[in-house]
Amino acid sequence: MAEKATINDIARLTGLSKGTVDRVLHNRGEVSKKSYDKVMDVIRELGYEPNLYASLLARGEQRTIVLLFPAHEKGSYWELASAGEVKAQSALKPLSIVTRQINYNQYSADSFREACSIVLEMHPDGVVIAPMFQYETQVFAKELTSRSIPYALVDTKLDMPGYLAFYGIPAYKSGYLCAYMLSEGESLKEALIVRIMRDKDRQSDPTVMRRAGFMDYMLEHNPGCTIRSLFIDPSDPAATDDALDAFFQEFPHVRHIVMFNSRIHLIVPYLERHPRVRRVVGFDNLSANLAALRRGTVSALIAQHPEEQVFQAIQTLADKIVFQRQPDLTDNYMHMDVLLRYNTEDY
Amino acid sequence: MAEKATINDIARLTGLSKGTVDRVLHNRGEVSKKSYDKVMDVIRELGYEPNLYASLLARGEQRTIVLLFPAHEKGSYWELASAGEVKAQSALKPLSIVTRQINYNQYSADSFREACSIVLEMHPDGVVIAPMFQYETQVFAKELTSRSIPYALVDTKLDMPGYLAFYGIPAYKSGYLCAYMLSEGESLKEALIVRIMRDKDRQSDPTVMRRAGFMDYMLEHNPGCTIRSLFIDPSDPAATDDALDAFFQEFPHVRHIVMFNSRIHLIVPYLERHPRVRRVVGFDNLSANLAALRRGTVSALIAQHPEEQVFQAIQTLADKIVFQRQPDLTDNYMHMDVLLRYNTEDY
DNA sequence: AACGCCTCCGTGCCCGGGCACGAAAAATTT
DNA sequence: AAATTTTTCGTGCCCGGGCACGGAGGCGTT
Repeated sequence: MAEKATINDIARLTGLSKGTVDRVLHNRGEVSKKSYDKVMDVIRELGYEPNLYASLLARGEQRTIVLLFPAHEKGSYWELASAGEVKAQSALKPLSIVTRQINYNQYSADSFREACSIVLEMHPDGVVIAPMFQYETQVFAKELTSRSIPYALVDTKLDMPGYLAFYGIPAYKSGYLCAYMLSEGESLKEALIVRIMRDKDRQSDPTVMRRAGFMDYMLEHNPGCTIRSLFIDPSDPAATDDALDAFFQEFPHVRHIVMFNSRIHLIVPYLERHPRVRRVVGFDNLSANLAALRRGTVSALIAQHPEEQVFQAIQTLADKIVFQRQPDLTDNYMHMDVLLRYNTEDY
Repeated sequence: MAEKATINDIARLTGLSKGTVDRVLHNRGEVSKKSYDKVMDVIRELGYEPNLYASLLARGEQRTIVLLFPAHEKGSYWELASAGEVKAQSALKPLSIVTRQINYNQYSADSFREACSIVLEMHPDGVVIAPMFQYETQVFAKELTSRSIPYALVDTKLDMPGYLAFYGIPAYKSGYLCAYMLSEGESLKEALIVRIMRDKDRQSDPTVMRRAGFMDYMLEHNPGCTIRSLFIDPSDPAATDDALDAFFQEFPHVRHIVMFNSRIHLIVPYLERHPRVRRVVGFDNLSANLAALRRGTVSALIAQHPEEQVFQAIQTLADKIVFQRQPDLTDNYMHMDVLLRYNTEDY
């Protein structure tokens, strides 16, 4: 009973033909206002939903969603994120949707611009952007909008009107939480923030917001704490070691370290050779980070499930592309997980 | 290019008609051996795969997945789990799959058996079981298998051959983690486990495994710690208060409390009236638990995302039912999240 | 009045496969 | 050899929607 309504039912009930109903359904124009309204009324009344199979069968073509990500090596944050693409691929195969990834150099706006034009040439049906450059991304987004290609943002939410959805964690709060984990149960006198040299150049960076959240927590709960910074070069382990050595020579009493990017693992070798700190808190479940967590060198990690973010973003786009479904929320702040020594294994 | 072969291509190449090809494809008989072989040869040669959309469209029926869950009230653990059903429902609507939930009394094997027969009468295409009774579930599972109805398990993994997939967290490890969070950074002399009276009767219970993991951690890291138990009645808040009162009269130095079920919130009112403990650790993100966490009464919660478990289980079944797709993994241990005061908001 | 041009709409075929029905071919029976 | 049964097969319509094409009707122009 209660058979699902079809396009023919609507045609019959409105006294129009299915061609017209179809035009209404796809906003393809060439329909008078009167007919349009009549069709819409009946659609609402019947709660009509198109039959996915019939639709897919009739259309038959393949849709493409392109991911615009920073280039990444093995074991990096963006590789984690790419796991979400794989997961989405298998879920979307039955919908004849394929995904492709285009990469850019996260330290070069030029390379980003170049990647953007490659994406456009592919005539994608949807784009997932992990943005790094505010201005360039805005330009690109405008271009996508003008071609009415929907796009979603992951990781960093730039000021950008017109995106279909954003998936990421609340950066400020994650910094706040980070400070709580670093200091909970003790009263800190000193703490160290380790930063990546090149990151200073970037125009946009969630680590900035994290730092702000961190600072605010400390101000509220450990106002007497002195917070120092140290810059390291990710491509030069020896120099990193030296820098840390020099730092601890000067400030031997520091026992608490944080990093707001995903690369806490860079300082792990040093810490394991010179065990002196009490708590080390970092971000993201890179395998190198997890290993350090299991060994106890790192006390806690805040994980943001990049693969989930990407998966969801792709799903949302697919929903939009295939079913013209608008997502309920545009800004989806996902949960931050706290990883401790004994809950890392199932990652 | 490399268009996918259709049933018509095969018909053409074999010189037979698509009716015959169809009979071969479905082993529906009424085909001579010669024709059968010819068709099979061409199928293999072309690597023919039927178009699922066309097939589903032509067949057109609705599939049903039934969830067999304990009955639950507002704000309970199984209500959280049911959120996964809602999520799955909207995702599966386009695949013409509906879900229905059948509930049983989690303290009565009889009611479980009854619920099982109701499920069977519904002629489901797949079943998700949240099992409580080892033996009865095995009987039911055997029945499902004999009718070749696939089923998935969530929450508790019983010893049960033939299930399509299991989704849950590793219970033993979660207890281990729980102990770590309760004691990390201090050396405990005493701790209290609060338990639910009726739970003693149940034949199977992840809380048993959790307790084991907890005990082992304590044995390894706090061997001198005395661990006491207290049973409370969930339906009688006044008695709970009294029990706690009596307990602390007798053991005034206990400062650490755990509960291995989802109902840590039951002791929160008492704790807030008599603030005396240092750390309180519980399970699951029930809203009452989260509220207590935010107020600081509860120190940490281990959350297992029941809604995700259920969602995934349903998805896996749907994949099997619609696309005959076998899942990669049968045992899916999901991540346990640690919830602290400052990462609860996005739940 | 004849013509052209829009706007709006209906018709009909297609997508790939499922399946009922009936006909042709082969095998048996008389 | 004719009649009957059984086996094997082809035809044609259906599922629900997408979409190209062309036609009807309204409007304005010459």
